[in-house]
Amino acid sequence: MSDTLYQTLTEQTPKRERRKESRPGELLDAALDLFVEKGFSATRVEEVAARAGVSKGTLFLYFQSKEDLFKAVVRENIANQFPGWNEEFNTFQGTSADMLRYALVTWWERIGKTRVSGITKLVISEAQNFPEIAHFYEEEVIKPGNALIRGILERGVKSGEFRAIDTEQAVHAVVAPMIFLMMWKHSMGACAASAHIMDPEQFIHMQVDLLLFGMTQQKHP
Amino acid sequence: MSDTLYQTLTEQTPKRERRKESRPGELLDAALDLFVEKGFSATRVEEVAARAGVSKGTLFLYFQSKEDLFKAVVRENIANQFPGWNEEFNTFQGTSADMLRYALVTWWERIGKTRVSGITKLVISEAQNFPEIAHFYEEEVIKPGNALIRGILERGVKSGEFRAIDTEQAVHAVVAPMIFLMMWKHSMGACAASAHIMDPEQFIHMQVDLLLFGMTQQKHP
DNA sequence: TACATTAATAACCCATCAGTCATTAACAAC
DNA sequence: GTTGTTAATGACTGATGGGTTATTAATGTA
Repeated sequence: MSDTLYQTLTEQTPKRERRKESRPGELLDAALDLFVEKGFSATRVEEVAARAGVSKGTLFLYFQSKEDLFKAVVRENIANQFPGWNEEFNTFQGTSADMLRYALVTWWERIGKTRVSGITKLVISEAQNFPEIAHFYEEEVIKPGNALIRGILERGVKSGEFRAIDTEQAVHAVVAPMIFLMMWKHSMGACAASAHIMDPEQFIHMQVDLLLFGMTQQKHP
Repeated sequence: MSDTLYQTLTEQTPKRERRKESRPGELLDAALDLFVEKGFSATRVEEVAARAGVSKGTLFLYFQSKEDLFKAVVRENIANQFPGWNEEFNTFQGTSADMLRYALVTWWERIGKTRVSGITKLVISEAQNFPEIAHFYEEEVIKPGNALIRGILERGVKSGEFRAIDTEQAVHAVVAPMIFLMMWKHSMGACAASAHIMDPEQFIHMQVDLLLFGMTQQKHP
């Protein structure tokens, strides 16, 4: 019985599969898992390759470097989404208060509660040691993201719904608790005893209530 | 001319100095610098030793391991301060709104704007990979810190100054922007082009205003 | 079946680093 | 001076990991 015939009878797949089309996607998926779990520096490219079912050499066939692999992960999972999100918010019908709440809730639905939030945490964690990644992330994620939130606030100020706050500064006030929440989920929240204490949805709604009405007012005056 | 006489004439200090008392402090100071600059994992103990003017072997004479060194840095710079801070807030005179603002402003003065804030950033960044450190930090820093803030909020609710918010949750709303600010300072703020955009003092006062009055109210109704 | 193309591999290179230990030298006591 | 104690050293170990390259094997074509 020849080797090839034996293979045909017992297993369909040969030891080496040539699947040029699907390798990049599988590598990106494995990389997202591991980057989120361990961070950029602590993730071993060989482990990414192994999880994708290929050897380390194959990974470097599709991505020039570890950093290049990471950028591809960011583009695939975040940066490419902004056109769709911008479209959605440009056509939003409703009050700006509703719009702000909707933005934070969907931010959590689409990013925060998925593994993708680990990317944000990773970048902020390791920006010091990888300035090139920090710069890339600022251009492709932070700036578009801030612009989206600023749009909501300006809409509310223009309509008279919000008082004449400095929207440039207020963007940070809106974004800060969301980023904190994503960071927490992937750091202390993942190992600390107090993990269960912070419920994300509850936290977000409290943030919106505070942003809109503060602590000293009745909620709907 | 004997060696010792020559030394006495040309340089006061011999090649090896025996200064058992001051080594730990000098090592802790050097370690704080480097941990803040590079993070826990990326900091090389040999570099810490070099900055303190000793060899790597000497460092391990005073600290059992890199992790032990880090814990000593945290205790020296943060954990040991809580008794004094608690005393200060237990005897505070004034409204709870003033007390909250004072707490955040002094938090920034004493921790945020100093290099110590880098420790908080570091722990949150690397908690995943070093669960023992995460647990240690939660017990010795986070729990005492949250308790201090919760005390302020409960004081305000009890006096009727604040509405009957869930103080356990509200603590997170107060703490989140401060932690975000410290993280930002030591990550994107340190390298990104948008570093100058976020002014810490301005950010904190806006946070307090939002916490107290929200965006929909005039500030002092 | 023979051959050309190229996807995939695995051994290899070179550099890094936490922690150890035998050796050395500073200092005090006499 | 001499000697005992111990603070300080630096060479060493053992393990690691990003990236390269010569080699191998899967697949299409004739």
